[in-house]
Amino acid sequence: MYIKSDAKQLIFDKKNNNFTGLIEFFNLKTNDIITIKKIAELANVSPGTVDRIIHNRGQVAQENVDKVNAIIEEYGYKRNILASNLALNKKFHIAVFLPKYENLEYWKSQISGVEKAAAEFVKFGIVLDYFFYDFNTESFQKQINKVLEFDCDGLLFAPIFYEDSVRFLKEYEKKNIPVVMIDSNISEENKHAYVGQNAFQSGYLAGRLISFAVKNERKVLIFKIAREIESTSVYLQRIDGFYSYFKDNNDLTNFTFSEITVKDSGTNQLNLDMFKDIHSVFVPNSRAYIVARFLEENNIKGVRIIGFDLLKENVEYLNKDVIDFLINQRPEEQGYLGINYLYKKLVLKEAVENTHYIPLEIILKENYFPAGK
Amino acid sequence: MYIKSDAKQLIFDKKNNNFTGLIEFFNLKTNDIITIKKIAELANVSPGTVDRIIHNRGQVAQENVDKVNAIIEEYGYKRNILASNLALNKKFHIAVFLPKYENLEYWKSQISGVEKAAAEFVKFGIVLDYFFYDFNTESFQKQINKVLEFDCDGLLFAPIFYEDSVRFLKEYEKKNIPVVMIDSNISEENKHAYVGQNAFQSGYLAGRLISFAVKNERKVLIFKIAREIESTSVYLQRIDGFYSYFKDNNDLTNFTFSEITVKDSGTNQLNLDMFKDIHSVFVPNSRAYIVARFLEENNIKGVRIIGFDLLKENVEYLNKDVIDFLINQRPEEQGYLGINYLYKKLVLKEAVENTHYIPLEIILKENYFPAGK
DNA sequence: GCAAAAACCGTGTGCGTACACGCAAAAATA
DNA sequence: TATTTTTGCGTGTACGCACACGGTTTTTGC
Repeated sequence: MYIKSDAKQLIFDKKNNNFTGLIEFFNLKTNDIITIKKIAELANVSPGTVDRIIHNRGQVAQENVDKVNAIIEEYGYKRNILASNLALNKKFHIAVFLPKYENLEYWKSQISGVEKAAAEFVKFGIVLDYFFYDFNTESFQKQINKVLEFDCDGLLFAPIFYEDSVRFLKEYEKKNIPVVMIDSNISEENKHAYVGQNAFQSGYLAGRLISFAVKNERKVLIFKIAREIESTSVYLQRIDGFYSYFKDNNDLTNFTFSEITVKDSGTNQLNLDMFKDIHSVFVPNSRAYIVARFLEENNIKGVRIIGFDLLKENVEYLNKDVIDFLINQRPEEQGYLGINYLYKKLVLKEAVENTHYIPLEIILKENYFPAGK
Repeated sequence: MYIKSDAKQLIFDKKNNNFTGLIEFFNLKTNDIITIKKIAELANVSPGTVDRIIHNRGQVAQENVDKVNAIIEEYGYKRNILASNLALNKKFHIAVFLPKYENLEYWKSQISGVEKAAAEFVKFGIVLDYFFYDFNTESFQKQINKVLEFDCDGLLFAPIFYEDSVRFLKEYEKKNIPVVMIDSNISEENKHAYVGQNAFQSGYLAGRLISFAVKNERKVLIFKIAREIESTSVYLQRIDGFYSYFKDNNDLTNFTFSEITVKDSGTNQLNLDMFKDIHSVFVPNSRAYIVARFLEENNIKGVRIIGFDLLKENVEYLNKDVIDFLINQRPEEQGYLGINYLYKKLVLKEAVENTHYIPLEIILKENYFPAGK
């Protein structure tokens, strides 16, 4: 692409949908946009016929089909989204299948991103239908059936419970409706869309940050604070990635690792022995604040903590210098982009990249800015 | 906001443009969307009158104005963007006033974000008109006049040269056309829109990262590699923020600071004396790779380097562990969001937040992913 | 009190697409 | 050949909005 200055315009290539060259701007003033009506003229058929061809609605002679398609190809016809949707006058229903978010800050953010997108796209006919499930498999399974029954044009889905989700997805595929997953990805060979982080890599990064932060103090604790069932693969992939970092850097023997698992119910499950000689703690989910709180309450200092997600409590300890790093998953962006994907797919009928990895954002006290950033 | 599960919908509050509650989904099927025609009926006037009132085109009795406005308020009328733009059939011209980007990776990314947005919004009538300037004030001033003469609906602008930019902006304000600045912000009291980082804070963060990375090795070099004229305030703000970090943490005396300024023309301006006893180097612009290259060529190891921007050369040394941290400004996102702002303003006629700070993204080898991330 | 000017307002058409409807010609059946 | 069925295709209208045009009413000046 070559560039000259002054009031010029990059040429927009209608066929390939991008910019290729540069022309004087007034050349574009001439409205050379090709419409159905013009195609009809060129092909000596009526607009109705062109319409039928475009929508594969049949009832048109092959001769005309070929003629019109040739013209469409040649002139690079793109249907006018505005007029199209105006005429369609149709609502696109998206089923949103997520954990019930009361008291779950992370999922609250996801929803708020979803709603932001919804508010932005109502004008294009996007309508959301929510299906929430509690954090247990019974609730999840119950909702699965409702989602399967529900008639819609797209699905946004957080596959928290692995096995059930895989089964559900297999069943849902029969519908042949676009599906986006957020938070964690269980799609085989990229069959469905995904918006979220690369969990393995986020653990890997955590490993790097730990090894960076501690110099000659090399006792690392991996602290797993889980709910009843935390079968999410995210969790395991992060730990996997974490170890992999040290393996790749031939540091597995220079560091000492230990793992502890407790149930998520306050700090009363923790005790001082757990942290004896420990120099740094890796919490592979969003509950780093529990460790932080315990260490603070017991006045233990100098332990590096690294965790995930900008929950209020996590941020509190980040600001107090108790937690050193948080890796942000940008839940709001995930929710937004999930809906945005379906909008592009359904309304704009555009081709969209299937996988969108959210950057691994490292947050320290110094680059944490609430809300507006 | 309360939530129940199953096929429900969050209620969309048309007046305030967000979600407030939850209703059964089929309730929404009833098309209760208020249109100009319906308003006309309710007010006992013709659609034309309503139209005139909405567009403040005058020629309508005050009585009717009030009546119609009341109805608009009551029913929360929102004009249909699709129909509106379809009928308008207008092109929105945006002047894009940026440095010539040949051989400037950072600005190339900015443009590519701009073009991505342009490709996305052509269908809504967005058209870009480029004005490029070379990296000297003469070229800039020459282009200023062309931009001032040029008739358009919005301006995207990178104010590289501070004084000239301030003057230009003052002049441009007379046009009363929305302006977005990217990269650096010279807008007084938030008068114009801005997309970019908080430069001060990015320097502050760099300070933290340095103090984090070096333990008892506390000689810090601030390495300024500048072009002929590098009067950008960004540059100075970063250095300011950098020192501020140490000041705020009472570390100004624990660390030793030195500053060196060289012209940007390869490593031949550097010499070994510059790095004597130095433990870490802060490069407050995108040319950290010059320091990295010099240190590598001279086989000097163990010096921490922190810089800005994911230029190919920077990334190369990041991957070689010569550069430790890069703070990413996400130029592509800046360009995209700049145009996106004007799209929302011009096409959607929405109220948009004036300042959008790009997050201070810390990039290590382990969380650098080219392109798709 | 009348003409001219000004203020007010409704109608109609177009934007580009989608689709129902129905007519005509061709093909199939009697 | 007459009749039905199928296939092909054109017409017309709607989607919601913008705006030109021209008509009607009110105001102003003399």
